[in-house]
Amino acid sequence: MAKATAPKTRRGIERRAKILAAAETVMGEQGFPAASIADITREAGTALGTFYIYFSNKEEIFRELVLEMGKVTRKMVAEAIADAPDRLAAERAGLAAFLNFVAKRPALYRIVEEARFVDPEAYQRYFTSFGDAYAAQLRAAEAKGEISPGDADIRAWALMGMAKALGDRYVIWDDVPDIDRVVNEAHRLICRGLVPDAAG
Amino acid sequence: MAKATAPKTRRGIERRAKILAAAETVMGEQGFPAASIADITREAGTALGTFYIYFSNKEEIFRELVLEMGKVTRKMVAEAIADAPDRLAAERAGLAAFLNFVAKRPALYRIVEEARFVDPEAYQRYFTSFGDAYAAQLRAAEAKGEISPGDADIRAWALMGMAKALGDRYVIWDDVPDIDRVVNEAHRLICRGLVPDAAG
DNA sequence: TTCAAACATGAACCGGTGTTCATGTAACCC
DNA sequence: GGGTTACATGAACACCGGTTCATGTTTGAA
Repeated sequence: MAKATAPKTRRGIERRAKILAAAETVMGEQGFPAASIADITREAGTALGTFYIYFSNKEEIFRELVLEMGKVTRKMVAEAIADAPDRLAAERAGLAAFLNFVAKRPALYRIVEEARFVDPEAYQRYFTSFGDAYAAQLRAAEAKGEISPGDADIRAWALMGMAKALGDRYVIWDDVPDIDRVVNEAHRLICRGLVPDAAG
Repeated sequence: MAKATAPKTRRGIERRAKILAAAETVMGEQGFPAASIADITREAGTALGTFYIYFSNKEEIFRELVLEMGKVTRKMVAEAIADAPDRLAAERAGLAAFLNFVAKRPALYRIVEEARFVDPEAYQRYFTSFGDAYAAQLRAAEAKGEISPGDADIRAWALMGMAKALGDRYVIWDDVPDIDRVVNEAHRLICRGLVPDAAG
């Protein structure tokens, strides 16, 4: 396994980026096992051997994709909730942003989920870092009295799980997803839970 | 691809069952791509070729595992919530049962999740049938006034997602999971959501 | 006991793919 | 413009695993 070194010329930087983008496309469509290096380099318009100039093996490029997507997703959600007036509004905005992200880049979403099997550590890191940030926000909101007290970590994971499942069912599997409706209904559940109103 | 026919003798029935059980073990541990037919037949104590007497190919046995587990899981949850006095109690019992099931049979849980990539249709059927049953229960509870009104399907999927995420984080990834604590906290979220108490 | 159908075996077949390498070409610095 | 480093190429290598098949053994009904 040769050590892939970082590119040092403009051409090298471009080639590496092209191969990474091709891997995102091919692995996102076909999945990790079915995506061959030959497929990836063909999509990138380079020779097979070029791959090994920039990446030491197939799993390394996959891990880099997962890492990159972690950054993209966190940044996207952070921006989406940046000017929410309070935590409950942030929950709505974050969920909406996530579902729209899944709709726009299903390949990325697939790659992250596949990491559970291809590179469990990367998968765990991805969600742990997301969950930690989420829980910190919940703690801050609790301190401000914007939400009720409770275990922030458990809540964070529960809410992430909700978002993932809704993304599967109502974005990935639906032909014409009505994201707003899903967000509205889910947000009511997040805010008030299942108990009937005292008035009812 | 030869057509694998159903076994007709006692020996045949036993062999087939042994191979299926071996597949559950090996695929649950190593995952679908890494689990070779040779691994499976070795674990089953049979010759390689015997596999193809009972299953036409590797994906077929995987699909059968997913199907079988769908039945097991649904039955298990149904029994767990059978004598819950109302829907909110059923939510607690069902979540606890699911998390304990994940703790007891992590290999089965892994196989179901891997079906997302190996056999997407089987995966979708698994969760759709689960989700349909869940939603029906929520509708019945809503009619009885046990829970607030809302879209039962969306709620069902949101709640399934919560359970899955909590299973990942607090059962699969934790060394010494404290399932009761997770159930308690999650149940409060399910019941009351995040909004602060009116009294607070 | 007999015999046809069912089952068991594992070596061989077959296609595929991750990785390497010897040979060549382009980029950049002095 | 010469030379060193960086990069590009694709055929060849090495290995692996799903599937088949010809040959044998067991089963169970008559």
